[in-house]
Amino acid sequence: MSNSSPSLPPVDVSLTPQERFEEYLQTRGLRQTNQRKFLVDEIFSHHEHFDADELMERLPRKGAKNYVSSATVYRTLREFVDAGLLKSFQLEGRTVYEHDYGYPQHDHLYCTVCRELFEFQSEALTTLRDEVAAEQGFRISGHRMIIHGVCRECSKNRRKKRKQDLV
Amino acid sequence: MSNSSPSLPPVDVSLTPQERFEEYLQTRGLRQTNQRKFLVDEIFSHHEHFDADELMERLPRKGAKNYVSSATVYRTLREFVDAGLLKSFQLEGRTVYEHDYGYPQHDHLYCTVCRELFEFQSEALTTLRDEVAAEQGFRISGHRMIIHGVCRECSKNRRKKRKQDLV
DNA sequence: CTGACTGCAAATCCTTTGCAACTTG
DNA sequence: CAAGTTGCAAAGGATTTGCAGTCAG
Repeated sequence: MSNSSPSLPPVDVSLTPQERFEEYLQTRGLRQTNQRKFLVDEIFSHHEHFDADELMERLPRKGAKNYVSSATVYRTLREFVDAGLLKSFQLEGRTVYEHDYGYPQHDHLYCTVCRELFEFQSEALTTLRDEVAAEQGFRISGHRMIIHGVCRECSKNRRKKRKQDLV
Repeated sequence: MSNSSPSLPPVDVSLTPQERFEEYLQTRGLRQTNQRKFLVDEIFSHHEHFDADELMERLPRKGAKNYVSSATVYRTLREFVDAGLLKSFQLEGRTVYEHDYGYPQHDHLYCTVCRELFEFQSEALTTLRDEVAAEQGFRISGHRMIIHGVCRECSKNRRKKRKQDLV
């Protein structure tokens, strides 16, 4: 269900996410705290896409060591996006986050049955995007492409279910 | 600011949106009400992209003739999407709606300065999408592509502002 | 008539914010 | 120490829902 290893090959970066974030904090006169350190570690030890809620579910509960309040989780996720560590986008009302730092540009396929996000890379898509933008005099800052549908696995399962229903 | 005429040529359809929705209601044993009639008319008399709030702002106020409560507006927008009259997608946290029935498939450029949505059509994008999906064994139901950036107009204005700032 | 629909208000969901206490540099 | 941070609880915004009265078929 979850794919904790990256689908795409990593991009070479000179700093670890931790170091990179530290740099970001220092250049802005912000502080390195236990909560922030813990969250960088936690987030970069998994690779799945996640939303704030899913993240908090795997964090220590209130009272336990390393507990981080939800306000801080939300605040910190925004900092990670500012710092270029994470990217975020909206999907079905929730904000989904994914690794950006050290991870290549890509787009998504979204299975509306199992609700899993799959990644793909397409240089042709980027080229096409640039052409369209040029035509319209647009200065591009980025794009978001999501293909909706049903993944291979879910197509199989559905077929199975149908057969069973007939018995 | 608003473009009340379509950017793209309409697609031929045999029924008006009103008729099409009536058909939808009948096949499901649902009812034709004044609120629903009024909303179809209102929505298909303009062409801009809109969210629930923007729509309600141009509807009659409470107490006036043809007032529709916000609960009904939300309920009806969902029906329009079900009925294939409208499409919806998420942009910066809000749900944006646009005409679907009688309007060709297209994608968007979003200007992050003036927050306007521009449309474009690209057959190459659809082809590319189908190829990617085929590779991954995906059964496509649709896609959403948005290019973010700054539109021609806003680029101009910004340049002007910069010059003024220097005076 | 009967079930669908509407408006109202309350409830939800997700996220942000004000504030007092607590850290970090 | 001063300023940035945190947790808490309360506030927000957008959307949904329960319910009793209303209306269409």
